[in-house]
Amino acid sequence: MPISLDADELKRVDELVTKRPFVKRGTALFRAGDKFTAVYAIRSGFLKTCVTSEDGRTQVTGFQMAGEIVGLDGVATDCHTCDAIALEDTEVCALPFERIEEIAREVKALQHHVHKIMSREIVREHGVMLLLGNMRAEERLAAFLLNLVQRLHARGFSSSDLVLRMTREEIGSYLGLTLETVSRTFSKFADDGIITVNQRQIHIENADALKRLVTHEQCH
Amino acid sequence: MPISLDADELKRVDELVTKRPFVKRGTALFRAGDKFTAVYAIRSGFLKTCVTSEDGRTQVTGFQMAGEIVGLDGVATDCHTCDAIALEDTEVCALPFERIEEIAREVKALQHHVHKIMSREIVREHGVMLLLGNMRAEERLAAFLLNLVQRLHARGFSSSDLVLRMTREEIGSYLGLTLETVSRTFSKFADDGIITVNQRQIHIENADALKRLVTHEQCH
DNA sequence: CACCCTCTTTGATGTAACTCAAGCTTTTCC
DNA sequence: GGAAAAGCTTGAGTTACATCAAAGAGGGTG
Repeated sequence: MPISLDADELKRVDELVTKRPFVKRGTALFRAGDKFTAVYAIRSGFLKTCVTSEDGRTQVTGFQMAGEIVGLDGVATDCHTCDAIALEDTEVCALPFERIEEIAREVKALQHHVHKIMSREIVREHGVMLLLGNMRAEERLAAFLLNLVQRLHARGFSSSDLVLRMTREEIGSYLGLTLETVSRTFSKFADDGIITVNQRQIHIENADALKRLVTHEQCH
Repeated sequence: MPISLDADELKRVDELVTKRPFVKRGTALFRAGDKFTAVYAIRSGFLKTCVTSEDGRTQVTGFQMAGEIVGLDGVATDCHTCDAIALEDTEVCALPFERIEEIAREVKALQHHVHKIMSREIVREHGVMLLLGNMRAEERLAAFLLNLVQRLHARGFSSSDLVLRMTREEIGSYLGLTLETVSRTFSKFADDGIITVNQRQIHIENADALKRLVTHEQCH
């Protein structure tokens, strides 16, 4: 919790962590339709969230790593509206939402923190909409890589090396592309010397080139 | 406010409405970069929200009508991250967010209501991501029309007639299409007898056909 | 009323990404 | 350890949508 609480307040937040479930790779932390009771703070591991439409289309809405929160979609209807699937063995803290609200009523800093987390998710999704609505394949993948590596770097990992926890198909679903296009675009970046690809190991050779892809060239 | 509050609580919510600004068509309620102080409840009129990337690409992230809330994106960073532009003369209530938080700490129902509104926005955006990532032009436009008419119907308007407040270009920006494709798709729907189009007046002849477009046919 | 401006429609052409297909690599699991 | 499954790459052909272009329709305003 990146907010300043005094010892007593911290203790109260801490005691609301009732369970610390372990989510095995490939299994669901929760699924669309599940009753919503808690949000989850990821302690370690990696998740994807995805929504599925009536007719079976599926869209990955995000990838979450340690320190991030999943499950806020459930507040609206008291049911989860997306699946949260572990992409590797993952530890989470279940934070019962009623308890959060209870404490937030007394601890101003926690209240505001909850609001910020939800707002940040809204803003993040605005960015994804911009990506899906405006960008071409190369730009999407470049933005995706930069975002991932930036979040990993903030957690103390390398800012040039990363291991993808998701398949090409999952990347494609997130970016609104097919897995073939994702694969081809990785190959293109590799040919251009921007990255080196070894299965799911990515080394970024030229971060500036990636950034230029995302921002500079409008179209060609 | 569609929640049950007692008279005293209602009074407190009411008094937080400090200003009731009037937003002229074509002008901004707020812009990206503006200091965030309040969220806004729309009393009448119609808004669009749009984000702009560094390199000038713009994406309409939503259309808002009476009874809806805009400005929640500002909580995350204390700055708005998108523009809110009136598509027709619009009246709003400014709801200072600090006051909301203050009262929410005391009024449990308001607290939960705020959380629901934010969560609902997250879920709505999941839907848009599904649309942008998975659907073809006809499906997108059909989903768009059905969503608009459903929200209008909930406000007592016809469920078969609607007047678009936005241009083809704005629809296209929202749906990740060009204005030409939007126009062509309207014409196609009209040819198929699904709707009749008269400039911005749309009459839905066959809502089922629209629904079938969105859900049933996966691809062809 | 005539002018301008914005919005819309429609056609012709181009292209980025999809689809289908095949072969290869890596992981999983009995 | 070996078979099967899952994941990845690459090529060839197709297509949905974008782009470019031009003309028509409203709708304010001097």
